[in-house]
Parts: sequence; structure tokens; C-alpha cells
Amino acid sequence: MTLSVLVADDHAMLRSGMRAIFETQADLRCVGEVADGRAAVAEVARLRPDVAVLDIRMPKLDGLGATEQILADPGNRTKVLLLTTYDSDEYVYRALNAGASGFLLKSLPPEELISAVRVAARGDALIDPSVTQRLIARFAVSLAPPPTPPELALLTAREREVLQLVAAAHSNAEIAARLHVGDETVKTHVSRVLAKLGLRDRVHAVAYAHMNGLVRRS
Amino acid sequence: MTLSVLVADDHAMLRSGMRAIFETQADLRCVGEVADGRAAVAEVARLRPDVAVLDIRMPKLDGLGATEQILADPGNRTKVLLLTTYDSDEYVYRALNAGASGFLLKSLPPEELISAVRVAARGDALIDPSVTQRLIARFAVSLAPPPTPPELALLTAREREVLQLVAAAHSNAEIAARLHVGDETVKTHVSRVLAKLGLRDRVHAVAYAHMNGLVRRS
DNA sequence: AACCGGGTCCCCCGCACGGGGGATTTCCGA
DNA sequence: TCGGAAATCCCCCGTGCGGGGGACCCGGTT
Repeated sequence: MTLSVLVADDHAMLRSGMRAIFETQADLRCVGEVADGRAAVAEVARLRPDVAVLDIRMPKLDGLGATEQILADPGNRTKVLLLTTYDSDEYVYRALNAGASGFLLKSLPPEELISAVRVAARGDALIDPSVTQRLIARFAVSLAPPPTPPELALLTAREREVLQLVAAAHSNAEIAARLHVGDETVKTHVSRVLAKLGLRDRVHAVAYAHMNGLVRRS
Repeated sequence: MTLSVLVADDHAMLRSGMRAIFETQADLRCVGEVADGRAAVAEVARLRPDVAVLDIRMPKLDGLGATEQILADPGNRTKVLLLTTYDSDEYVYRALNAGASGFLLKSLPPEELISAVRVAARGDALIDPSVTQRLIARFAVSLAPPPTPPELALLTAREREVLQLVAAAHSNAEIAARLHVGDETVKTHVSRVLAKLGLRDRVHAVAYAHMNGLVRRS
């Protein structure tokens, strides 16, 4: 089973460089090259590759916008890897919020890029070490222990994970895409969460999550 | 410039395995092996290695506690890599909160472990891809957009009132009863609010209201 | 061996919801 | 005097959602 890859970057040289890298691997196939974000979105919808490697700086629509559009599609199965020269913080956060499977710097060695594609394809995620370092720092700060409601202990890890995504106003289909499971599964999890917490519907769940500090901000 | 490494794990076989892995590299030196967390803290203080690789499950003091003690020391220069068999979520958060430079699964290929040590030594951080995936889901939720919602000015007083009630997880029928109007009226208001704020449904409205301080928490 | 909990996927069904229209009154400012 | 905006109410229609079942697999426990 070979993995199909779409490459999006406005520099033709970089595109062919990546294509060359991928084609050293028997199980990777570069099925397309595009030079801007809008074309990336269109080609992902058409070719449905396993992984799309997007540059952040692109004409017409940048990599972040393209990522958001691609992953907003409930029927989407393509994982997105973002590639950038500079690791600006806002980029990282927006990318992660959109659900990208990876955030990598262009200084990445070729073999790591190959490895990243495989990681993304199997549903895992990967962040460049230098970015991870700052991410941890920020993450630690945003981990102020709020009075955790006791009934939360009733939930399984998966259920809590789903609740988090519900609280972020994601639809069942979006959650399914994000977690790489079927939407029926998500419905089951949501139902269990509602039953365990004694909530009527997802609207109550969102309010509950926000009022109990399950959603942190600033 | 060689990097010194301390290995802490209660399985002697795993310790010597790691030592063997590190000693295939000319620039890595395994300067110590310990079998429990308290010894790890002591040896880090004594040997001051560049990197300490700690198992999470250890006698006397687990890897998380050891990490916290090591990194709590202001004079510390040692980076901590945590290694575990199971990727329980609480472990991850606690580890990142303590400031670990890495959270890796024992299924990691040897060459990746070597690479992780080098990454940690230069001050960057690294998280196992399967863990990163869930970290992103959680992190996405903890991201809040702008503190300023200027589009709120677009709403009429009545619409803001309805939005407040929606944010409190009330159904259209409940809001209608509360405001002594028909439920069709409420539907009209809700639709206008969604349109003006560019929101998809009432779930987004609830999240929006909470994230923009429209709902005070106690 | 049997059991159980967690995770995954599937069906049917009812309904609240939200968009598309349109309609009426009131009230304020041009 | 004549808009026009705001608030109220109305109908149709599609669909996302949630309840209530059931099913399978897998990892532990008994």
C-alpha cells in the first residue's frame, strides 16, 4: 500500500526537490504539485491524497487558510503537513487549531520529512522540536488547575477528548474527521458523555465545559 | 564536545540496552545508570549530565516526580527525557508542566532515541507522534481568539439578550417562555444573531459567548 | 472458560434547529 | 409624510442531533 502525497509550494525548485525526495521511497508517490493555496484545496478534493505537504507562505491563499478549508470538509481523509521557513508562534497555534498533523521547518533533513509523511498518514502528529519547546512552555502556563468537577472522573479518556472537541463547537462529523473514526462512533461517545454528566444536549455540554474550566483561554 | 547521558530505569536489561545504543555514537557517553527515581535525582545532582533519560515507572520515586525535583533546582543544566510504555494523558501533561524536554514511548526506534538526546541537549523538545496527536486536540481547545469582539455592536439589545440566553444553554422554547414571546420570534432573533456574527449554529454561539466574556463565571 | 469495559460501527426514528420565504405592528428620524 | 429599522409572528423544508436499541473486537479479570 503506497502513500500518495500532494506538494504545495510557490517555489518550483522546492517542489521538485520534495518530489525527488519522496520518489526515493518505494511506498511514496507524489501525485501532484501546486503553487498556491487555492489550487491545493482543489487538488486535495480532486485527488484525495493521503498526505498534503503545504508551505505556509503561498499566493492567493496561505497554507493555514488552505489547511482550515481542507480539514473543515467532513468527508476529508487527507492529513495536512505544514512546512515553513520561520516558526512564528501565531502560525503554530492557528495550524494546530485547524487540526494539522504536523508543523515542520524547511530546515528538516529529507529523511525526517519522509518519516513525517508516514507518521501523518497513520493518523499521528509531529511538531518540529524547536517549536515543541515553546509549545511546552506555553502549554505549562495554560495548565492552571481549575477546580475539577468530580463527575468528570466518570468519563473515559476518549470521552473527555470528545467533550473537549464538542466544547470547541465542532460538529460530530468534524470530530470524527479529527479523530480518524466514524461519525457513528462520535455519536456514541457524545451520548455517553451527556448521560454520564446528566446533560441534555451538546449545547449544555459546551456551556458545562466552559464553566468548569475545561476550556482554557489567555 | 561529547554529550553525557544518565539512564534511569528499573529494568537492568533496558538500561544496558540503552547504554549499548548510546555507545554506538562517538559523541554520546552514558555516564551513569540508576534503578529508581531518588537515585536519579541524586546522580543528576552529582554528575550533572547533559541529558537524563528517565522511565516513568520506577520504584521509590517515579519519573515524573524525579523530573519535577530535577528541574526545580535553579542551578540545574540537565535536560530530562521521559520514556514510558503507556502514554497516559495525565502523565504527558504533568511531564510537560514539569518542563521535560521530551516524552517518548519505549517503542521508539534506537536511532530516534539517539536523535532525541541530541535534540534535548541543544534545548529543543520532542514529543512522540502518537502523543502529539492528542496534545494538539487538547491544545486547540485551549486557544482563545481576540479579546475584542467589535461585531457585537452589530446586535440589537434584544438580540444580545437572546444570545445571553442561548449561551446559558436554553432552548428556543425556553427562551420564548422567559421573554414572553412566541418561539418563532426567538428563532428569528437567533438566526439574525448567527448571521451577524458569522456563526454556524447555536453551538458556535455558546462557545463564542463564553470565549468573549459574555458569560461571567463564578 | 466466561465475563466485562472500552472503543468502534450500524440501524431506525423523532424532533429541535436553522434557512428560505413572508407578514404585521410600533416607533423614530428624515 | 414617508421611509426604515426593530420586534413580533407565521409556514415550509431539509438536516444534524440524540435516544434506543444492537453488533463486533480486544484487553484484562474472574
